[in-house]
Amino acid sequence: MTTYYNVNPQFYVSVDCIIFGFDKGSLKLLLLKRNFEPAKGQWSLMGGFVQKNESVDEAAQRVLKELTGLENVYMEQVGTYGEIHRDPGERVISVAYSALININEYDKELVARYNASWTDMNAIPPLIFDHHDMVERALAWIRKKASSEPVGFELLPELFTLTQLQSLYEAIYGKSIDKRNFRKQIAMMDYIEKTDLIDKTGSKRGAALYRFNEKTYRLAPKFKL
Amino acid sequence: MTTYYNVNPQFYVSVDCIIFGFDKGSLKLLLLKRNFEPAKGQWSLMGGFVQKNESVDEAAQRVLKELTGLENVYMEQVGTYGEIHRDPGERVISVAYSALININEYDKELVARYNASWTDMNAIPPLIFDHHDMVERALAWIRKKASSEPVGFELLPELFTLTQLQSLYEAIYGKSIDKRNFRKQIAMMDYIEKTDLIDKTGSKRGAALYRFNEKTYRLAPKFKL
DNA sequence: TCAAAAGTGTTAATAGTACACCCATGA
DNA sequence: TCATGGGTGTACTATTAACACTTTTGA
Repeated sequence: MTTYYNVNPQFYVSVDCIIFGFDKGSLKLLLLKRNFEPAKGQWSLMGGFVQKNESVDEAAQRVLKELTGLENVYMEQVGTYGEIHRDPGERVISVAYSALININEYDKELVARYNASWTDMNAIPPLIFDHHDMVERALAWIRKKASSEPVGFELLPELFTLTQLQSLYEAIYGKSIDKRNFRKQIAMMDYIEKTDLIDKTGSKRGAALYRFNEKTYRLAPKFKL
Repeated sequence: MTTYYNVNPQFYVSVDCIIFGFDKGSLKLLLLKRNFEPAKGQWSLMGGFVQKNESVDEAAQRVLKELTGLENVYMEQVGTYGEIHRDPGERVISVAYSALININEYDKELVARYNASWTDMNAIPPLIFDHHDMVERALAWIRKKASSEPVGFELLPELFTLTQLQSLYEAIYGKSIDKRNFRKQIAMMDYIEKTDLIDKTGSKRGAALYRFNEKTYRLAPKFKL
């Protein structure tokens, strides 16, 4: 029987993850040097096919977990890629997601198994298909997003120094920021709380550790950096 | 034979269009009172299924043309909706697109055939499925977009008065704007060119008509309203 | 004792906001 | 002549940007 639906074609739908991390003053992406077919030996984003028992967003979370072991990660759609021949093997429509993770907290065994590694944002190798477009879009996305919403904290440990936070923003925007002006801004955000803990790893003197208080933020969600 | 691809399921993929227009001081959406199944008699966005011979973006342009007769319309993805049961009939993954059109230039016969009509943005009726979420997202999108890029002109005739332009921005932001401050901003944008034509339809005195010069804009693409 | 990162205020420039009256015209 | 929308400038406020030295401490 012909229905409203079945006169139409169906497609494979995949998700691809642009996984951001931050380490030693630079933004990094977790990329796969594919040790599996197709396109074995080439660089790509982590991806996977949407299955029948999951929503597209859930597929993205699952695929991210397959690679990193992490759950409940901050992820957001950055675009859907639907060119007919974007995947030369078969027609696949792919939804790209940005993910922000703390670079110190992921499953290194899984990552090794997939042959994945962290690549500096400023030295991305050639990627398969349209993955480079996805990365470009994700970069534009994170620059906009980080300026207007407090998502940067997803990339840092729960406790962080102001120097780390500033360094993160410098990496995202690709330019240096005045330390005093930056700290003045932060001081006005009462949801960025100073703890009485000191980080001694970054300097001899030690730097105060701060934390982002999400509950306080939600009471008056204003953010601008 | 089992391949990398065919162990995975396939899905219907659709596009849905949030079609913006501007008339008499308010933002409007072109919505369908469906005169076809499924969900006949209910309100929905204009949509359609992606076909094999077109990209997803092309499908959106085609579907928009089916309803309005317009081609090369400014459209942008606002999100992909992939919940399992979002369409109670069958599983359909839908990509939502915002479209900005000049409300004076569309094919009224086609629109009548689909039983579509312009609805004030502030009086959206209940919509099928997750179409209301799509509309919400499109509204958030247009507010952000219009503030940082000169997309508003897509909603106006090629020649427009400053009062019309201001009225458009007031509708988008849902608040009134000071006339002198607004015109001061516009005066600084040299790609908004005053013509020597006068519009006499809006007032007895007549108002100068302006046009947006895209080439000039591209030389120094700065915009903020 | 010195190298290295932490921490701290003031001033100038810029951008944004508030506000009220005259103008030209057709009815 | 008057009602209607078109057009214009200035003063105040808020935000942003520029800028340099002192502190602490482990090596």
